[in-house]
Amino acid sequence: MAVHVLALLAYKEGDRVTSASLAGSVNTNPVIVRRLLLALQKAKLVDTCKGAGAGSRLSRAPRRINLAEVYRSVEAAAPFAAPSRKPNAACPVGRCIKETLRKVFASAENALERDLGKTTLGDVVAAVKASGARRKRIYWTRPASGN
Amino acid sequence: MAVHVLALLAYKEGDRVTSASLAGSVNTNPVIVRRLLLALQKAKLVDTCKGAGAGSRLSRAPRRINLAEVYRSVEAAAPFAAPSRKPNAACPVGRCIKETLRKVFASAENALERDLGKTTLGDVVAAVKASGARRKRIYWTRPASGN
DNA sequence: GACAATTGTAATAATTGACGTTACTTCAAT
DNA sequence: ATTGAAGTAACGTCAATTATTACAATTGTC
Repeated sequence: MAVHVLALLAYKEGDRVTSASLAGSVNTNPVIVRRLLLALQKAKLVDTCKGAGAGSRLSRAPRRINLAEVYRSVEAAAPFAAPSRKPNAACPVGRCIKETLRKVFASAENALERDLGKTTLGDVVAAVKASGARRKRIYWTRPASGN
Repeated sequence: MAVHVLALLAYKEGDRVTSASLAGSVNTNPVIVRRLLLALQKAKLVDTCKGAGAGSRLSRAPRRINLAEVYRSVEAAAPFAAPSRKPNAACPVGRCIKETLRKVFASAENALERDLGKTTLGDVVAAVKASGARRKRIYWTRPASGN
């Protein structure tokens, strides 16, 4: 969902967008969006103003925001690890497997983020715009003016 | 948890182990383990027998099983994607962002699996054994029968 | 300054998915 | 036939996410 919201913000280049408007697009509740925006603010990805006529916008150009940053800003805890279940202490495997796996998972998550880092928000928006253009051309034979 | 169970099976090289025994080590319920074993059976990672004196064992040598296979066998759905929330169809971004992100996430998951694939169950068991030996050399003068 | 728009935040459901429990059936070795 | 164990269904529990409502705090506009 984070990427969706950020893509919307990138779409309206620089304009401030309200949480209610974003929520409408994502089809969810404004409060959910606001909570998400709090995380994105902490990561310095968006810039939000309070008060009348307020809203949020990206704090950097879309090309300067990659998806690894987005992932990190939103994903609080590690996706793996933490089986939550403490294993039987009398089992030799259970005792040390968690530590063993921690390293493996850390490496895997690193690989994941390295790959996500290769895509920027700009790439995502470009793909979306291209897809939208393709689709519009079919129905709207007349080249639309800028919308 | 899947890795834990498989590591246990690797630990008892080739011996069949009952779900109750595995459950004791993982500190959970036998049924949970059996459900997990069903997934591992489908992935041809374990070989389970029914009836008296039955149980499960690895169907391959630990060195021939890598964690990417384990991940795939257990992780039914993609970890990302599926925002479960269908976006507002009237929003140009919402309409095509899912397809756009699908590719990005597929690539990321691929990177993840490539990294997991570099570690085998054999590696995990070796690490566990090394750690156990370090820690327990005092108490384990003789390899005990039970666990 | 009053007003209206909008975020921040808390309190509290509702939903979902993983895990757990019980119980019963089916299977295979002895 | 008996027995130990997996397969499986039905249901309960619990934690995390998502949703909803409500209200205070903030800021631009008149």
